Amino acid sequence: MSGDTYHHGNLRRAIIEAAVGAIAESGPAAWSLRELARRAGVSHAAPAHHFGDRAGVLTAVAAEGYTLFANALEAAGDDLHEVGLAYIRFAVDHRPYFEVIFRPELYRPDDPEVAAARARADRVLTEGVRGAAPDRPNDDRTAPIAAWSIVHGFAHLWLSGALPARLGDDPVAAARPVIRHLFDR
Amino acid sequence: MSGDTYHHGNLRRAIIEAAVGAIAESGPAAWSLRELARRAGVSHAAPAHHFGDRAGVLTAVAAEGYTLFANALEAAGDDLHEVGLAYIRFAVDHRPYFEVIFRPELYRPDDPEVAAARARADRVLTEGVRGAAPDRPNDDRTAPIAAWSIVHGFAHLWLSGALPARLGDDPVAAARPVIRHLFDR
DNA sequence: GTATCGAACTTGTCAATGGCAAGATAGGAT
DNA sequence: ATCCTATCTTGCCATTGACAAGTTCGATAC
Repeated sequence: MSGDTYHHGNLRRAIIEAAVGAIAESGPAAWSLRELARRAGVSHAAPAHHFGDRAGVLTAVAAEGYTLFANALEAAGDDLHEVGLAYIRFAVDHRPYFEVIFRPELYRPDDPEVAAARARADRVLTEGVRGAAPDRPNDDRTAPIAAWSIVHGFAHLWLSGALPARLGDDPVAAARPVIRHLFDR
Repeated sequence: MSGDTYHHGNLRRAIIEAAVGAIAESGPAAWSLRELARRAGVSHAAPAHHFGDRAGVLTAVAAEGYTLFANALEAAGDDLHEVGLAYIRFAVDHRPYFEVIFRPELYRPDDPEVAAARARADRVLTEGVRGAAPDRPNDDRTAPIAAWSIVHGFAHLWLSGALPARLGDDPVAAARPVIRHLFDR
């Protein structure tokens, strides 16, 4: 064991998990550092030691979120539909992470860990989807953007509750016929 | 004149404009009621009289935002491309409003004025785009959702700075070839 | 085994904030 | 001239983010 069992055990991890939980409950803004400290059972200033300030906590959440996101996208394989559905599945299953990573004003986007994980995700989204529009010239680089846009838009609209209720309660199933409009012809 | 020129003149309006300005500068969360009061040159508790609390201010912003949004969409006519481009144009030109209305956890979505304006916008987005997929059955109601998703996704990604810089600095021009993937065949 | 070191955490403090209560002001109705 | 009511102010309190200074305790050296 390295420094795993200190005063608290693993406070850094506990704070991140408390933050993710709080964000899941009421969004990326409706929590306080002191609340995270209370959830972790430590003093009100303990989080500052590990993260500095609020943005520090959110930077850690963004770094972890982008890593999980990149993993999920890479694991989806080469099929564009599958990547798109994985995108939406991640947004729904890991909502707090998804909500944070696309709001860079909340954290420090220049953080090395964040930037690296984001680059991984970007690669899948802007390059990894060759064959997006098989009947179009391969150098049409707007096709990946179109695919990214439609799945991102669906996911974000779904999470915000803007979509009509008739779509049911399974976002991935609901998204399938929607994103099919883009590529299956 | 009704109650237009009271102590302040039109504090309600001034507070809303101050809020929109503050949101434009640093997002829907990075401002305080007291800052709005200072901007309007009134005491720290004046906003509470008109709006109750923070959510009250944001509810007023959402109501005004949804109204402007519905106006913009309705004014775009029947052509689907034009509606889509108007959507993106609104998101960019009225960013603070756009950022608020799709974050219902920030305000009171049940507010009558908000609900009415939102219904107007929803009508254009989920019904008003007949002919979306001319070669598909008219009862395919996922087509409007696809159109909504792609323009919403593009707009949101653009605003969050997630899209590659090579797309240039004119979001409407950049969006044109992207959303063309969906309908022009 | 004990002295030292440094990271992990606590305690104390301050200005700023949201929200509430009570008071002051002034325009409009009678 | 008087009352009435919406508008706005003053005063207050619990909470918060951030910082400074102090304390605990595991690890390392000898």
